[in-house]
Amino acid sequence: MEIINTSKGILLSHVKNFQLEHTFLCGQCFRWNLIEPHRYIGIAQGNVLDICEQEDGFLLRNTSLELWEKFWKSYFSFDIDYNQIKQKLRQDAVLKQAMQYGYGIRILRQDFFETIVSFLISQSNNIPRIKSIIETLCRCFGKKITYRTNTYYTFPTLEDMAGIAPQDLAPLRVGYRDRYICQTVNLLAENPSFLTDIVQADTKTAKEQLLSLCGVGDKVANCILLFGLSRFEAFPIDVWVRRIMEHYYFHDRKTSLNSIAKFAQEQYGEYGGYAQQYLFYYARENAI
DNA sequence: CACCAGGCAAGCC
DNA sequence: GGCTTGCATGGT
Repeated sequence: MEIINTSKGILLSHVKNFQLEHTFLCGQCFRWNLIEPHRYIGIAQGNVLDICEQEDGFLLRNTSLELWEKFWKSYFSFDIDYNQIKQKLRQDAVLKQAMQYGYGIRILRQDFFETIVSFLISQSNNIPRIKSIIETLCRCFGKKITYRTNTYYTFPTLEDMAGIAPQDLAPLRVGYRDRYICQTVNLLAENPSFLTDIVQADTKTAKEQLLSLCGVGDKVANCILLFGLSRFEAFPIDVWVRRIMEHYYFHDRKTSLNSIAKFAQEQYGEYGGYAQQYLFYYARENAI
């Protein structure tokens, strides 16, 4: 990959294993929006980024080389060798097919707190509605940022949300999830070391701690580990992943989540999270 | 009208 | 331990 500072913005050229649709539409993130073909605007860690995929590479507007090095490079996981990951996963015929479809997926390193709240909202919900609820959450509790005369909102921090009650979330229309969000936010606000301890902990301990949060079960805990803590071995099993796994590996027979999880651990090991994302995107886009 | 969506907690046995 | 049920909301 090469980086050039141009008058229009930063240009990343000769980039492999990256495609905006694959990365932004694979269900891991909720704050990237299509503004024109192959061009997205997203908000992360208080920054608005305007990113466009064109013939000569990826054009990044509203950022700087400094901010790229300091934040976006890691956010987009450009320290990870996807060739090696794919080479390993290609040994599995199903993954080979799924990766041909979603070859440009990269797992983003998202904010820990944002991931917790986002995936509390995600449960038993659909992606367009999750995005809409999170947008309202940011309007209600986040901070304003302006880019090109448009107003954007940051995802609220723990401090922004501390002390909220279920009725404060009424505009979001999150239903029964309101108490999950309030209880979790207030517990985190009252226990400042809870999050920092998890960041330091090994994955097994981190998962146990996450499961102690109200509204966090096995699936949401694995999403938080994968997307918010960069524990790339985590394998969240939702209805789509369950369906595609049962279809390709279990002869279309109804299979328990434990059996699927055990199989995934043995089949993909430390690459479970990547496998899961390729499978999820493939299953959803092809309605398997 | 029923059924589904990146599931979970609580209540059974 | 594992299995079932109720749950808010909005879309098809």
